[in-house]
Amino acid sequence: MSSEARAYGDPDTRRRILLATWEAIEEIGADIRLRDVAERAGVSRQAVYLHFGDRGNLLLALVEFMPETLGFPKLLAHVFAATSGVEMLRRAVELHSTYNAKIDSVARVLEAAQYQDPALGAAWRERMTRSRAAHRMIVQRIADEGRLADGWTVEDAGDLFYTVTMQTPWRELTRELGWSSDRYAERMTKLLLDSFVAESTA
Amino acid sequence: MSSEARAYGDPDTRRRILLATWEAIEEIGADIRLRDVAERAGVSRQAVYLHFGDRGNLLLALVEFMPETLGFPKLLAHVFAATSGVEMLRRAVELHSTYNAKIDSVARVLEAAQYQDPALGAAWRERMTRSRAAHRMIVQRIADEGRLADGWTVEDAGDLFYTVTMQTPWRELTRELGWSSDRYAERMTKLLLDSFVAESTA
DNA sequence: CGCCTCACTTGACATGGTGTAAAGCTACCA
DNA sequence: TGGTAGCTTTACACCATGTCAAGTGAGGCG
Repeated sequence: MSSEARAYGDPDTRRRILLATWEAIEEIGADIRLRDVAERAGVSRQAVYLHFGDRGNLLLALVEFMPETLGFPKLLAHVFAATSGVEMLRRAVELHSTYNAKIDSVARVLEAAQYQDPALGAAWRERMTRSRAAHRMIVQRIADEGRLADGWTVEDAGDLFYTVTMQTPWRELTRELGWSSDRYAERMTKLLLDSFVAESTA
Repeated sequence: MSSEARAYGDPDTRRRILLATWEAIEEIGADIRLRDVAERAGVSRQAVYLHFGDRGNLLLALVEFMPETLGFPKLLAHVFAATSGVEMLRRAVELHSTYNAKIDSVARVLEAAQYQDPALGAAWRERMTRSRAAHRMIVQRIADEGRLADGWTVEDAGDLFYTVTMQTPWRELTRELGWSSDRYAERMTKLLLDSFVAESTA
């Protein structure tokens, strides 16, 4: 489902187009024209179509490209390298507080486009599914350590953890209400730990 | 900012167009054509333009129309009629769990369009600002009753309450992860009360 | 050296939704 | 009888998407 039949062209050009798309979205927003992308990449509009087929596929490629470029796997590994479930949760929220900021412009576009382009929607959903699983693993770890508070199942707490740390609440708090990254991380962590962890050390 | 210079046409036709728009969005999604709306309303495509000017204004009108139609003021009044802050919070989350379901399709479209149409964005923001204020008032009430847990300010807890109960987390939990309304209300309430309320009676 | 192919560019064009313009039609009202 | 409000019908300009076909230019190969 990820790297399907490396289709066409110079990988370097492909990369330049993806970077240009990213840039264009950051500057212009959701209504970028492929002309804008092409101009920024220094290629013709048709080159974009030769590489990606259509707009949907371009955004689709961006879904893979961004985490790679931002070194997401390493950042995630740091979360899972923590020595306790509680510390994993702390690190996960911290990761959200910085990573969400980097992908926000693009995430906006993708969130909007997912319902119009089925392939894009599927890719976005897959990303969400992985994220959900990661959050649940952290809660599982807390439970394994005997620290999950009475009244919570791993599934319920995991799903809540996953959803309240989604892009939209983060965006509202930091972009619209002016919360800093640190404030977001600290307050959100407190909310979750207060409820999830028995005899909280928050 | 709300009812500006009742411009044109039969209010009943206007209403039919709005209902048709709503319907069309529920069935088709974000990429409704104004032709679809007109057909459903039983009017010509131009009638839509005569009444609303353009697509953005049509959606703008829908932002006002939906809460009116759904009797939102009354529902909100019930929340504020509660005898304690904690009970207000409970009722507010319950309200989210049912009301969000009714407006979800349209909310999706509006969320996406707010960044493209400035007027629409402003209207949406205003709606969010009022929502934030209402959530804060509830936390204020809890604080006034001396029940706000140490470590929380009214502002921080209010903003978190407001953001974690937004449409997107609700949508993910109920639409994608299959949570029922009751489960949403109960679990979300627990999360918030566990953290916000001293000597929780959750 | 000539040839071929890959990775593009250039220019033209069909498609489809948005928004505007203009003329006509009809019911109601004075 | 005339006028006006509230539409309909038809036509059209605009613009982004996506497709098509022909051309160009650099590298590799025999």
